[in-house]
Amino acid sequence: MRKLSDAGLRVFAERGYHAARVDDIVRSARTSHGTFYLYFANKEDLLRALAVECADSLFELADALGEIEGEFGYEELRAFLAEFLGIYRSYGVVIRAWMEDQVPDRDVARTGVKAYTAIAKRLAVRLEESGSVQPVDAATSVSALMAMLERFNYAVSSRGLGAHDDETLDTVARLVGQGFFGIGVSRPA
Amino acid sequence: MRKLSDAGLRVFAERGYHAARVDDIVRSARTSHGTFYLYFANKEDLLRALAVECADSLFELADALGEIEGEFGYEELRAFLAEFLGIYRSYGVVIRAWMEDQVPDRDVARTGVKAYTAIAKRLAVRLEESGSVQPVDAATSVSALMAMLERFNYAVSSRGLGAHDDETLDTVARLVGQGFFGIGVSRPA
Amino acid sequence: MRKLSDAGLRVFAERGYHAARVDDIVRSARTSHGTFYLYFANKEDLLRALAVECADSLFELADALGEIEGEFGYEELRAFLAEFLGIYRSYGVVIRAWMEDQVPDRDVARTGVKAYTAIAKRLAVRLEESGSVQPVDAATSVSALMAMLERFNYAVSSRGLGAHDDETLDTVARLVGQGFFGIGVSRPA
Amino acid sequence: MRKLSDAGLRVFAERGYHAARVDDIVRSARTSHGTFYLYFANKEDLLRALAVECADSLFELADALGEIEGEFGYEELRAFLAEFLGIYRSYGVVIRAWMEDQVPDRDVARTGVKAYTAIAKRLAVRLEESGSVQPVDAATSVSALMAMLERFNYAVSSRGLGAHDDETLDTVARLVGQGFFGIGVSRPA
DNA sequence: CATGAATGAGTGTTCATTCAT
DNA sequence: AATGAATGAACACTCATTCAT
Repeated sequence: MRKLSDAGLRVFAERGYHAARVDDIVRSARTSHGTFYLYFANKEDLLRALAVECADSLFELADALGEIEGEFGYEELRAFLAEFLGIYRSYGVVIRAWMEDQVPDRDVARTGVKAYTAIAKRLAVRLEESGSVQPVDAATSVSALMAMLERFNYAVSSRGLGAHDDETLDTVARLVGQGFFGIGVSRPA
Repeated sequence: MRKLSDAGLRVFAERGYHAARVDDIVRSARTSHGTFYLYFANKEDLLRALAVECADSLFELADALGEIEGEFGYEELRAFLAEFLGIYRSYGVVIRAWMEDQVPDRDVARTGVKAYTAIAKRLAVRLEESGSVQPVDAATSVSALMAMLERFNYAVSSRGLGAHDDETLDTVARLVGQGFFGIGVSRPA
Repeated sequence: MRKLSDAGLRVFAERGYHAARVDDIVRSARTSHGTFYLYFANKEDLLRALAVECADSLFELADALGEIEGEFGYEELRAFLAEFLGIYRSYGVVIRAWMEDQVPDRDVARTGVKAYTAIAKRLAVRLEESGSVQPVDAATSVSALMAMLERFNYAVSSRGLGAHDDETLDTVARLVGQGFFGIGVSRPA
Repeated sequence: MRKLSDAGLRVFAERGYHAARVDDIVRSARTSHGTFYLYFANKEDLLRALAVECADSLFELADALGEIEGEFGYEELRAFLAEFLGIYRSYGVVIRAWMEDQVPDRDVARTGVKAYTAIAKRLAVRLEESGSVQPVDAATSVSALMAMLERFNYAVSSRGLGAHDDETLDTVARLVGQGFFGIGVSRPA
């Protein structure tokens, strides 16, 4: 039930997965404990469901990345980043929960890693095609890229800096392009 | 008491702060519940104590950064990174706990941010002096740098990749130097 | 919930407030720990609730005292005493707990004192109206009266002397009438 | 050790027997936990020791009551009351602890009751000798007398009314004399 | 004699989960 | 389908008591 998933996302984001009480979620969704357990086996199951939702979004993003025709330059990179950061904005808690060992469920972690890998691969392909990539080491640098995006995005959103405005997006895009892939991007005037 | 702090670090790292049971910590320290509460007011107090320890290490690192004479090039950057990643290796959980909203104590969070800021400032100064810096935007890029180091380091250590060997250190150093500060570093032969 | 209040009264009476275990209360009420904390914030809150119940009974008694028409002689005094001792029989522990400094909650103590004062005032009025009162000192003697009733009643009930039979009631009534208020009461033949 | 007994009396009086912590007593006596258990088997043993002290004082009072030559009138009653209330001031907690079922030790309770009975007997004898006694019922009224003194004294001391001044003593003396024993005492001018 | 760090059984409290309605 | 009162296992924390120094 959407009401509950949304409430879960809200409460997890506010308090963190472990500190979140089923009671908080249920109250936030204006429903009852009974209903919660009608749709989810338990609290962890809600996290799993949210993780799947998140993974789906990431897979979609990966597909979109593969379907772009023509050159993959600064604008495209920037558009991708905006997309990715948006997903992170919604599912940050879930991503962090599965990345860290807060949840014992191995399947959730695996799904997450798979989604991440899908994106990483597509991105690597795209950038290589564009001919401007000179990654220090593919695996390491893509990992570092994702890491930075995740953590940076968290910092930005938690500092209450609000939406990712153009300035921020540009900075990140240039950092990623120049630093990780050697795209000497000066923002097109 | 050292035994307990160490055990806390171990257990927090294994299970995460919230999932960690006082009983686990006590058992890991081969001591009793009573002893735990002799030295710490409660579980959160242990986190606070560890956070202070961590912050001290970071402040020391900041000072060391300020006292380096002469040029601040690749080797110095690499040494700094090794140092920083080492601290993160020990205090990762604590850093993440205070960075995320897992702990209600505002003082802990403030101390952590202060320590981070101290490092960030010194680093910015050092790199500017070295003349090779062309940061996209100082505040943003240093923030991103710290973010990346944190998250990347976490990824590396949690994947069980073990110690930070030379290869990894070099990759990171080059990424940081080239990407964030425009230092065109090719590893000195 | 009545089951829990009653069980609380029972267990507090048996073991005293401090020695009483929530587990005892819960078992005596044939319910669970969870249910206890569903209705009461904590052990002290149960005492508070019982104190309010007790205070209500005392206020009712005070009102009844004010509504008696006609003379207030031996029979009326005796009836009042029977009523008061009955309340004490049920809520003895609570009264003692709030009279002594066993409970940190100042509000509970204040409510109790207020209820006592209400009774004392009405009683003083009634007896003065009856014209036979020559109290040594109003404040002191009413205080002493209540004190005696409380403590005496406790002694009687804890010695297992069972219900307050006619003999006991008569003795107390005569003591109070003669000693405190100078009513030369010879038991009506 | 006197230091510890005194500290025990202080702390028991402040917090009540159950709420009193051995740590409080030890700190109040400026000594250590080890020393406490050198002189007392456990917390209850300290209460026992204090109860014996208290009983001794009461037995002494009983003896003094028996050794008074000549008449036992208002002044003698008043002197006795002052003595009794003084003992209660010091040992109130202990008396209450043994009177109520707060302590499982049956011996303590028995000693206390014995001491009380000793006083009650002597007092009854003295008053009967004085020829002015017409107790309603010996057993009941003496019990009520002790009860009242105890409880009243508590009320007086806990209300912060300070020492038992002449006024209070006179009021109590007249109440007891007139009410319990029919001594028509008007304070000697 | 004196100490106080260490102990662990015991207690209050929480919260995910169930089930009769 | 929906409810929410009831449950009890699990956890944080306390404090009387011990014992090596």
